[in-house]
Amino acid sequence: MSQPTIAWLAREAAVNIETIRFYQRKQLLDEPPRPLGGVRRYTPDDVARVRFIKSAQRIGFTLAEVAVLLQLEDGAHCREAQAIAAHKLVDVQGRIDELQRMAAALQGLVKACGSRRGKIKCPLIASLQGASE
Amino acid sequence: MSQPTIAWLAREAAVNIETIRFYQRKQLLDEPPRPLGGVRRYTPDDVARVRFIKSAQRIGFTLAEVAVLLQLEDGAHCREAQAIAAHKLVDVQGRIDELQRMAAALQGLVKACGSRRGKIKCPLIASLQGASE
DNA sequence: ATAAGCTCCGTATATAGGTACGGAGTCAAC
DNA sequence: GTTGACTCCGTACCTATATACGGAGCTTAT
Repeated sequence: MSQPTIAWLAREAAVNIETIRFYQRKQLLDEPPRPLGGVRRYTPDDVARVRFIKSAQRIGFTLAEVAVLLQLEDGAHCREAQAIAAHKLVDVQGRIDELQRMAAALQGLVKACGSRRGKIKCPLIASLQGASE
Repeated sequence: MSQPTIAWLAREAAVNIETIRFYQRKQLLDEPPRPLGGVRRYTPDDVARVRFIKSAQRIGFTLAEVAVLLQLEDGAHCREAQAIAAHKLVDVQGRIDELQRMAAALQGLVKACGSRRGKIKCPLIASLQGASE
């Protein structure tokens, strides 16, 4: 594992070192204790956590939303956890719906392009219509 | 339709007026011609377009990516259109996968919470693991 | 034809999410 | 035990995505 320092964590999670420190300031990531005038050491769990943050961002969650998700990961009281999870579930399912409609539209375009030439339009906008009403 | 001015468009699409002007500067939205010292008029298509931009952002696309999607909507030559669409399709399917795994994890949590008390953890991080490798 | 309330447009400011920098302290290999 | 690379930390800076402001020009109801 070649010295699990901050540089190692950044490399493993494929982010900038400064990003790690930024997430620590934002409380998305713990700062491991600093052994008496020494240097902080990280674990594979930290790697997974940073990767999770990045993945969650890619699918449209803000860092504030990621913080909520991480609360669930870290363990919360059942009452609140269930409420948060149920709420997020609706949200996530809404996103899946929109993406699926977009995928269908893109598929239609790819197919149509195979049997046509010249210019072509893709009804992408229509694919998401009504989604947020 | 009560005077389709910029304020109307903003209201219909549920964004700030300045956001409309911002999208115009970014070329995501056309500026309708200004009839000789008059005021620009918009259409329901503009409303749909702005709503689409907002939806696409919510599911994780940046404005630069949205610009590419809008190119497809606006019509492009088949060769490029197909390439872009095929590429975006892979991307979109990846996002759907991640969201589906997250949904499954959240569902698990909601269920577990129904039959337990005290603190509980949700393996959310694990749900997305391996997604980006 | 005038006042109230728009639009237009250039510029300034705000917020989220990073990224860079620099000096002081730490580690490890020689 | 010194040197070169790295950590720590505070602060400054950067890009993307808006949002606000203000003066000049339209529009509309009176």
